[in-house]
Amino acid sequence: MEFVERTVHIGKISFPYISGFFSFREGEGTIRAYQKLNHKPDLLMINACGITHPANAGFTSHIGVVLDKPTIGITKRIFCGRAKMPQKEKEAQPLYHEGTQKGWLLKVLPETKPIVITVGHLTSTRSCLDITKKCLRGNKMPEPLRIAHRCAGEEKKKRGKRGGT
DNA sequence: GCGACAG
DNA sequence: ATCTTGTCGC
Repeated sequence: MEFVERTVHIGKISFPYISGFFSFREGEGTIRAYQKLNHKPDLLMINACGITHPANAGFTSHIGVVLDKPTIGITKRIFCGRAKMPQKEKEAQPLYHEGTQKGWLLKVLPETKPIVITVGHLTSTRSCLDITKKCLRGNKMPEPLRIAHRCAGEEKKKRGKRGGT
């Protein structure tokens, strides 16, 4: 895995942040940034939940359907579902929602809270965990999200106080 | 009724 | 997300 390309979309937000309705706020900007890519990825890793959602389709699932691409959702805390708390480093516990497993809680680092891995679109619980593990590079968050988050921060700094990430 | 609530 | 003191590891 190596960095290939990054694109940025700057625009006015047209919908407030409402838990459960993330797509309305972040959808357009995400799609536009995606459209600017010269090299389309095989899979998208997104900082939002997938099927562990009240409607069984969070932002990560939504983007996957719109772009017809596999997606994996990574969040810092559980939105929907329940799981045992993994204790040991690299330990993963299944995340259940409405009776079935829809993701994982992965203890990436020994002294930080586990990350939440949620199935997005065209991926399985198994592939979500495998792929996420392969994207770890010694930090809590998988490398694609770390880079994207840092990129957003730099862009924001460059342009002054505006928008969210 | 109260608290919690992806980013 | 944003704000923010002190602490810890590389």
